[in-house]
Amino acid sequence: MHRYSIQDIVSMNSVSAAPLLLGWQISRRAPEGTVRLKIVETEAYRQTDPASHSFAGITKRTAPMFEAGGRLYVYFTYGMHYCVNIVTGPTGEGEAVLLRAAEPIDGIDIMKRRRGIDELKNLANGPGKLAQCLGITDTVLSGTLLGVEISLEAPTESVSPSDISIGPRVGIKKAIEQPWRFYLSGNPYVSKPWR
DNA sequence: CGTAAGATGAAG
DNA sequence: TTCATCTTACGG
Repeated sequence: MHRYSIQDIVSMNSVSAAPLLLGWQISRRAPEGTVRLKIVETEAYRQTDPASHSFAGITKRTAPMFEAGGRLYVYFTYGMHYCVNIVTGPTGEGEAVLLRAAEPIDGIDIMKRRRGIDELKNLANGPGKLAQCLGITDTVLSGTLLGVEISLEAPTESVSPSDISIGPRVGIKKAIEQPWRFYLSGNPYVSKPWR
């Protein structure tokens, strides 16, 4: 079975990249220690997609989505939450993969402290929660390259297509018919397993 | 300028 | 189901 490098994946369009990012680990070092989580749920957003921030074209906020794949796109929403995306595709295409949920691996005490809760399964089972676990409390990392503050590491065990469930995206009102949400079947850290 | 909506989360 | 909370984008 072929294994893709992270460069391979982020150069693809977001719909192709989103399922391939499942099982990858996202990490961040901090003075207090390193946190690491396994990505278990993703969603693809594309420029031609009415539900995407890039649909209206380049703005100050969405500019990173139009960069070459391999950067972060971080946005603020609902007056209180930050969400993390991996930008994909070539320069000029407004594409990104939203990281919706992850399984805590390392630095669990740090993440519990950042989240203010104790239950493992509620630590990062949602995009805002995932950002909190990574210590993201503003948008300064938006547009930065992977591998600087935030890094991705290859899956420790391979993910096969049969492990992946596909469905409609969460929390949007436009283009809900697009099956661009991907998650690991049966994984307890997925945000909304039933959809 | 004024304002409505939003890729959410937590509590009731 | 409701509400907290505020940036962004768009209309005037």
